[in-house]
Amino acid sequence: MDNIDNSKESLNFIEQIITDDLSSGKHNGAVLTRFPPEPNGFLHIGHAKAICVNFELAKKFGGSCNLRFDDTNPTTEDPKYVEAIKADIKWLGYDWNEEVKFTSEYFDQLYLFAEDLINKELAYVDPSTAEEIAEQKGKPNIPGSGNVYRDRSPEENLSLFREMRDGKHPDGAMVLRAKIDLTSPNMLLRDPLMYRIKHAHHYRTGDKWCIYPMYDFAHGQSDSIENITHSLCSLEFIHHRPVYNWFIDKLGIYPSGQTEFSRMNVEYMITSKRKMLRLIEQGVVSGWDDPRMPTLRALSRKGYPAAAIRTFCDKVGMTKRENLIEFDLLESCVRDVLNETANRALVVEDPVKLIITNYDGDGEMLPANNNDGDETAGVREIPFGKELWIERKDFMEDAPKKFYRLSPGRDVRLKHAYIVHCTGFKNNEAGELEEVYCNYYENSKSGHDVSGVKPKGTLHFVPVNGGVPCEVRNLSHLFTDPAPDSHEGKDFLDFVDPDSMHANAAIMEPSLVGAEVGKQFQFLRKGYYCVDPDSTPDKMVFNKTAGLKGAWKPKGK
RNA sequence: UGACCUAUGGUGUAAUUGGUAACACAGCAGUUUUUGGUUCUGCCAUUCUAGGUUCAAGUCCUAGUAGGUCAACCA
Repeated sequence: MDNIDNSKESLNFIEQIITDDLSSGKHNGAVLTRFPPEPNGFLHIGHAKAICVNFELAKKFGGSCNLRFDDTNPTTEDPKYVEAIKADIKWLGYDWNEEVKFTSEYFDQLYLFAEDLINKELAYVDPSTAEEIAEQKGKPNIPGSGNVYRDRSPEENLSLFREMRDGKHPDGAMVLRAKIDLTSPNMLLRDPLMYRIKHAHHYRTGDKWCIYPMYDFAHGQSDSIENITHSLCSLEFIHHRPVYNWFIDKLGIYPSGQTEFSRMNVEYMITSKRKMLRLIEQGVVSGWDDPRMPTLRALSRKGYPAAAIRTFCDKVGMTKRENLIEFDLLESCVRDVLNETANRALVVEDPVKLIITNYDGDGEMLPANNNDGDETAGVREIPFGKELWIERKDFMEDAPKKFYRLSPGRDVRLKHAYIVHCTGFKNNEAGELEEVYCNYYENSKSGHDVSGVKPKGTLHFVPVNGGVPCEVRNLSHLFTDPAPDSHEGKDFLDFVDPDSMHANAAIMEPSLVGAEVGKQFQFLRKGYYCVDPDSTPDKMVFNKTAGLKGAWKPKGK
């Protein structure tokens, strides 16, 4: 009916590559991507980008995505991470093609590949020490120098390599190297290591091997073995691509192709494994799932919906440029989801007592929409009473005209309840506000308001009779600087904000009792909150997920 | 004394492949609203610099400049 052409949706550079490959018939129309984590840590927001990219691209082009654990270093890897990573990927909303893959499943094949290259005189055993090898490689601007072991015969190399495999040599005694080009301007092409000796127990292959392939000799071939069509990785692997291609070419195996894109950096977040570990070790955070951490489990605990992280990764886009994404974009995605899905609730955090002098209906129950913007969210009942808790900052003795809250002589609506007129207040000896007094308009009940009074503001409240104590954890950025690890000569820990988590006692409406862990709510006028696993039957604990946008602030604050 | 990658508003991405800078977030102003939320509207860049080709350049050429990356028996 309309002729608007929406088909010109622009493709990012990788989609363009895939589209081109598809039309040239490069992989017979197949699209198979993969997400290849090393099981040595928990997934974080940066991984989320890689996961979304690989799974979404596969989905978009009718292909699928493998999950492969890149487990070639038995001394740093652990099966507990395999399970954690699988769980986090599922939480994010993705499911992998067929069963989970492991690079360690290909150790036999990889070994055969190595012998093949030895036989082709393209690999040799080198007994040089790590230092000697580093020296041979030269410097980026100085070509590497000759190596006497390069010219060993295939027979000799084969027998030495087998001795390595058979455990005849200690760790570090020798390595297998690819014979490529010691003078290449690309350091990685200066005869890269293929295998090293590691007498270590592997969590999957046990003690079968005492030699393990290096990343460069495992990754490309693993892609190839799985018939991965598009191997996507971050920019720092760009110099590895020639190595990747060299092995595939010399081995004559399935031509998987690598494309690099820039990793996503987010303000106030640090994703280096070592640095995250330091935060934990120094006790800055309580663990990998501390809601201030950038790990997926932490973000989930903080209340971030998986869908929000997905749209975030999508909105961030896809290029080869360095980037630092504003934290606001992430929060905006979170609010977008939560605004629609989170039920509203009334919680008062810094209470002061409001007494409705002319009200006598204590115990009255009032219907309250769970989400004014969504009728299907249903209705709950909230208690009302003569004495209520309201937020301390919702009253001001000498208020500016723009203050749409309580002040002597002003009217305000109590959400879901009545309009009240402020008649006075009382301070304690210290001069602090202790009680606020009001009269209510009997005919102003929500839904039946015939009072004709039109107050500017609406307040939330919890009745003294019926309110339930709880804990609210207000979280802010872990760092005082958006890029704490970008300052020369300064440690990122120097930017830790010691005050990034505030646990406050609060009072909540009774309907929140027993809310399930992980459930998100919007505390009206306050923000989005999520039930923390630390909650007990006696005391609910909530993490602040995100505040609402642009709250009015009195001058000077 | 090298090689590679990148350069568009505050941020992140677009621009039908040479046709007159678009979207989102943030910000500001206004609208709607029984959440100072939501909604909706408006405003906010001549594309790193300097030359050049062209009727026309963010897109092409040349020379610069800036940022990033590359040597671990890590991935």
